[in-house]
Amino acid sequence: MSSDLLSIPAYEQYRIIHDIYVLLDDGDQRVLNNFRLTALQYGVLNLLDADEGQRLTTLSDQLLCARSTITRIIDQLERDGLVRRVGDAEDRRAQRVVLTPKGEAQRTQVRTLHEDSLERRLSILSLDEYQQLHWLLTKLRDGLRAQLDSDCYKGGSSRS
Amino acid sequence: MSSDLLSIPAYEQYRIIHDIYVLLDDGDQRVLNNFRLTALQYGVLNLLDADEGQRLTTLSDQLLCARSTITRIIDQLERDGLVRRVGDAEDRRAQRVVLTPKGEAQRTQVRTLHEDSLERRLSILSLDEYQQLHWLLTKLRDGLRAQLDSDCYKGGSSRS
DNA sequence: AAAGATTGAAGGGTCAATCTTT
DNA sequence: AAAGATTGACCCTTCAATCTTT
Repeated sequence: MSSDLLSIPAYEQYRIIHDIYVLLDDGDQRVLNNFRLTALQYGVLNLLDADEGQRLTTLSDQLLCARSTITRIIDQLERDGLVRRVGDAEDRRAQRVVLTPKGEAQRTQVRTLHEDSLERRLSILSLDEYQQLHWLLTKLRDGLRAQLDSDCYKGGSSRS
Repeated sequence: MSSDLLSIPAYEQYRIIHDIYVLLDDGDQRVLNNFRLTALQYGVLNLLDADEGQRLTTLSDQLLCARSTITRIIDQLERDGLVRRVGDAEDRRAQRVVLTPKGEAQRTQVRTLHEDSLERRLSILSLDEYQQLHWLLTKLRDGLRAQLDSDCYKGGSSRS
């Protein structure tokens, strides 16, 4: 598929995905600003649970950010009473993070507004197109994830 | 398309797009790190030209970032000898930014590596799927852009 | 030695205020 | 008054170094 005359340049494809992300992100920020939440803080809240705790390492892996970033985000969320650190009984190095009742309520409220906003924004596409897009994107995502550790880039990784 | 049983929740759709962006962005950073460039700096270089200058305002509009951010990015790029500020003859408030020969060479080199990297990463999809995706994403992007000024969000805009 | 987590220093980006020109 | 651009203060994120536990 690379050098076909009919093919779209990879750069243009990338540019579109990038534009969409920037546009969606801009809309997200408008929603999240009302709760004084950053995208990452919201991302953390969404991965958490009231019952089973998540390790900080797991969170940073899923959100592709540095370990120290998660530490500081949990610091803030804990200060705001939204989450709680619980020492892991089996491994005393690890901390498990759980949602407090307040955190759970907050997340539900934010998620509702966020989903409403998305529903409106994504209604650009028809149901058919929407489902097609979903299928294509899922395949792309899974493929990209599989590439993650294949080191197919120039130079080394930037993650700790 | 909203409350169909067959429909995919908007949040899940968003989550996938978000994941893809994070994955692509992570790959980009690995490429750009070799040149000590951030995504925004690269974005600016890509919008510039050796002949016709761009206003800083135009750049910040296209990249959806704050005016002051562009000012500082141009400061850095100018310090590195990649771009040059040229006072606008017709409007003495404005500055026009152009690529220096060094900047043009640098951009060509980065863009080549970036495109190669993208080519490899996006080869997950077949040509057919790739073209379909392109069509869907273009429609989505154009729609999102059209929404930009419709203020269909709770609360005010975050952009200056 | 390796993994989970945390801290200090530094860079990137934004907001609000300011200056100049229109 | 409004638009283009810049500066200072502040927040978010990352890197490198460190501590504890495995």
